[in-house]
Amino acid sequence: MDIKNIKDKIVTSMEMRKFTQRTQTLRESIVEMIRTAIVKGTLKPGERVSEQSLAERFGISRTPIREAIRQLDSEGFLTVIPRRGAVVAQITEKDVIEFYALKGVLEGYAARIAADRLTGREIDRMKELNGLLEKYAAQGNVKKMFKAHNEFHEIFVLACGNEKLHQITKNLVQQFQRFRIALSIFGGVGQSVEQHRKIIEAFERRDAAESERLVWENAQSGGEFLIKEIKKRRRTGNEARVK
Amino acid sequence: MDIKNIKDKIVTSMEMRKFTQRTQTLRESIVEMIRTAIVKGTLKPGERVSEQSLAERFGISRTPIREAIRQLDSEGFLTVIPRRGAVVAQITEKDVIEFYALKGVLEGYAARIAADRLTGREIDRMKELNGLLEKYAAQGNVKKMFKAHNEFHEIFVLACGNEKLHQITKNLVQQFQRFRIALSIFGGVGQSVEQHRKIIEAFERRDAAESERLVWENAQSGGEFLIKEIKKRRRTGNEARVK
DNA sequence: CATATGCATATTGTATACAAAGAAGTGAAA
DNA sequence: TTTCACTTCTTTGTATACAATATGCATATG
Repeated sequence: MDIKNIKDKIVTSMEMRKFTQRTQTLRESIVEMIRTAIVKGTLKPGERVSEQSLAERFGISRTPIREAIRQLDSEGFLTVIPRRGAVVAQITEKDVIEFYALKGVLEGYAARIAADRLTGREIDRMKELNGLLEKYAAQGNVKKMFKAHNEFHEIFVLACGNEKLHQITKNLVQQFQRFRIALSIFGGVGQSVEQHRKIIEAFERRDAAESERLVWENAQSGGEFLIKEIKKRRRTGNEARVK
Repeated sequence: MDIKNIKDKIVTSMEMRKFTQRTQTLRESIVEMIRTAIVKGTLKPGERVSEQSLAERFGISRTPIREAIRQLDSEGFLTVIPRRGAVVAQITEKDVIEFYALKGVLEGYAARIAADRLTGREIDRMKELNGLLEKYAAQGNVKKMFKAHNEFHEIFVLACGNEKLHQITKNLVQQFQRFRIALSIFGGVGQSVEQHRKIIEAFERRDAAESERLVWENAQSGGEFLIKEIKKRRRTGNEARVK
């Protein structure tokens, strides 16, 4: 079977300790580890996640594993079918379209509200992050690139003050991170950096309506790019598959 | 202690069977039961939900109870503090404001998209539901009133075709249902019915922008009404408390 | 009187054992 | 060879037992 396969994919015991130190319960540690593995792409869509193999891997009982799996099901990272186990959630083309629509709507609203609230310091940070985004893209550092990208967006989402909105967008972005990573999109970065620049300018003018429009546009083009990329890879038979 | 108290608040074994029939696992049954109890207000915000008392009440072990509690934590109905147990989630005034802002944004977008998609049948159903809403409000039938209200909104949310959006709004509405019920708001219904009528008219004209604006407005006034009501009751010392 | 400390108790966290449902393999009959 | 029933094995669902932690109270101490 593929149990041994899965075993090697999650994390080492060193990493285990690293997680466990920060968190309170085993369940929380396991949640973080599996989620990280999914986001990083170590665990691939459709792949089975069996309780026993994880329990053996981490040297703990199935109980906290089960709870972690249920939580990740709620968060949309795993799909649990009763009495048949869990698999890493598949993402369809429709999911991608819906995701970017939601991202556009929610971040657009956030931008509109944030336009009057953003401090000079925050805007400066956005400029800095946009520069880093460009730099890391040029260097081909995917991880840092996405980190800069996400922090850029998070700044005005946080500034709008709606914590629930922040939480929802954060979860959405996390779920799609693995696809953006899997597809390693560099092509769209140039366009994105330019769009970000315009967004920053709109924020500096305190132009709420234009900020919203630009953020919406940014999400749309991101979605279109990803869809195009998926179709291209599907034709060429690349593994980064979408159901 | 108050264990006996909690015991009597959830559900009878008859109801237990009713749930169990439809679902697959005990966990799913328990989730539905606790969620229903919270939405109905049988379990009140801040109230403790101990594993053992529920296990005894249902005559099952703690294991499926624990999993249910974790799931309801993810959904926002319970707040779990590690090693200290779960309580029914408190909702603050800030939560109410954030909720209605999100509802306005998401449903507004849904309305904009749905304006071109709604069928005559669906619009007719909305008219019917708006009539029922008025009728049930006059009769003082809270349960049916909210059901009609929610189904009205769900129609265009579904019609927009974004399932993820539907799922998010559904969860949000469910979480706030208990407050709307607890406050038993009838005062706002007249205004709501009138707003719904205008929304329907905009849909009939296929006026996407106006549909969005009206739905947004509807959410806003709903939020304002609820906030006003909360403040009023707080002054009068009513139990329907918000943290 | 206020605060701290230690013990008893209750509750949650985890491990293990068993039950039950699905999946997979085997073999006989058409 | 295909198919269907049966058996076996794997995996999940649930129960129970034990460990670890938090809470409350009583008592001691300043």
